Amino acid sequence: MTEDKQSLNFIEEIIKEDLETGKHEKIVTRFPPHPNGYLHIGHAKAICVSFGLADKYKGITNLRFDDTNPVKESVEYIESIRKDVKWLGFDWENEFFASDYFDQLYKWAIKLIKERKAYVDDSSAEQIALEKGTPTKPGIESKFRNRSVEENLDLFERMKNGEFLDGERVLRAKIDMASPNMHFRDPLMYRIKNVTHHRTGDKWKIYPMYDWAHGQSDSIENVTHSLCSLEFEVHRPLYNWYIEQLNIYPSRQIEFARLNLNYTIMSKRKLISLVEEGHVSGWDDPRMPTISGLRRRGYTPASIRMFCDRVGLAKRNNVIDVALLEYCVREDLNKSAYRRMAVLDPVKLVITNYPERKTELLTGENNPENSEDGDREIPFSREIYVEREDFKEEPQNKKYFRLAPGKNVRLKHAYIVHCEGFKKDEVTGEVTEIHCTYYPDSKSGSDTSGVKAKGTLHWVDANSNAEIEVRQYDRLFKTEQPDVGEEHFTEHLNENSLTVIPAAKAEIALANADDKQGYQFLRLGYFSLDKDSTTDKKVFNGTVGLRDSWGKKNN
RNA sequence: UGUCCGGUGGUGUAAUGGUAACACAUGGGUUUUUGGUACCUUUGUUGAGGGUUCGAGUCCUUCCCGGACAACCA
Repeated sequence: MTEDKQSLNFIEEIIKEDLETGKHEKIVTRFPPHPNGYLHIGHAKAICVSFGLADKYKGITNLRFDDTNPVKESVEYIESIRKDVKWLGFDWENEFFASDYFDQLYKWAIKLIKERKAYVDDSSAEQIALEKGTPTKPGIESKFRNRSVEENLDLFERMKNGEFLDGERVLRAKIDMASPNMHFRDPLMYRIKNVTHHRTGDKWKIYPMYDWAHGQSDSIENVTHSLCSLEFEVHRPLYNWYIEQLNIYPSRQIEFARLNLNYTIMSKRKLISLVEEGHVSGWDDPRMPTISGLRRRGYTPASIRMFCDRVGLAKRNNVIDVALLEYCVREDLNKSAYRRMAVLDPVKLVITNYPERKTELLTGENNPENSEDGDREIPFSREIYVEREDFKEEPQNKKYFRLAPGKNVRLKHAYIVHCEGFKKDEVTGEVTEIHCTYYPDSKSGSDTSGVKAKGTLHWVDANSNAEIEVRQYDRLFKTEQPDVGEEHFTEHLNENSLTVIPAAKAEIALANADDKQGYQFLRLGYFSLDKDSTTDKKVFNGTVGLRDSWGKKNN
């Protein structure tokens, strides 16, 4: 009974049909990053789409670096891209570079020149822009448009050989200056850049433009479905035009809506400026929407893949609620994170009827969702720390279950305590110590006391613990769409996006925390070990808080 | 006053001429030694008009709204 036909998205429909009709035996997709920045969550969607579809339909995916503009590219970016794609859990069939095809592209350009479909233009960038017209006004033809084939060939070769300065000449396709599609108004194919390329060195002084390189690269690789974002929709006729003129393998470009997330930005240019202007500590700042930032924040590959799967695939512009991303990481981490206790804002609690010099080792499971993860030991003694927030002198709310004079609470994995009183600093009004008695027969797992406690608190032993630094993050921007509107996007930055807690108390087991393991600090949220940790002091990044159905209603 | 692409709850995505559904978010509840998890549950949706049809979110048409396109970027 596999009657449940799961609905396919529009690209899956196309692929399915192409496979069924025999148009393709096997699909080939590609992920073509421009190595001029770090990958972000928007790229993650593109990666999941191209790699994911190839996986689903038993095809292959190439990783192709679109390195046609050496001015903006760097090896650092190439390496980060490889790392991020792998980390997300994908593997490419081939690794290519657009620069692998520079020779072929050059030959094809000569072919077009000979067929009078391309020409060298000596006009300045300004002149060309001027003659291009506007979307509503046709352009006019360049005075260099009708040079002889011989002159074009000669000039083009000399362009290649470096006889001219940057910007002095370009090669253009000869199409239609009056076309309603701006990209048909004699698009540039090559421009001169006297710079060293990270892979081809000084071999080339001319570099192909995106439109002239991309479709041909797809075609050379026999890419069947070239999936890209909506903004390239207007490029598709040109993509097809080049392929038709060259009479080469007809790759098909299909566009889908890119991912947008609220409370953040996705523009590479703007992300670069956040890094360069020091608004964040780097590309991998845990507040960044970059893959490396999310990784450092404690997001798992599975959670990001789940997210990309759930946002869907369509052609309409969208803004995804970041709450969905947070949901996905909680969903994943809940199953795998080790539970630990840490107190971020400690206040001392003294159990007055507990023996002074005694320490017990209690047992707590690493993960209640998976008993195979085993247990860890937790020291417990007369003095412990609890969260300042978990004590109230005079609770107002009838449903308050935590510590207050006269109330019982369960200490997780330990005993039920009864609050007898507290000390406070008369000057500041700050509670300095909470006094409790415990019920000796209420020990976790063997409770025979019959005492009831509605609330359960996390705590840390005062004698034996690890001091840790905790970095808590909030959204980087205060507004849902920081790059929409009049103001500069940096004006929407949330100045409270980072809170450092230099000396939190953690249970001793966290002294041996592992950066490959996610942690849940009980009742607080998920945390992961940061690379800034030293052997003396561990640093933890707050990945995401626990869902909190109490805090929201009660401020 | 151009061309192209879109418009379904708050946010996304489905419904492929036949009862508008799913997830997140939101509100309520059950269970609980995490106010977590799990489970149950509430609210709320086809941009507007006209047409075709027994029947329209879906097809046709007019309009409205949103986005993309005028880098020697990709």
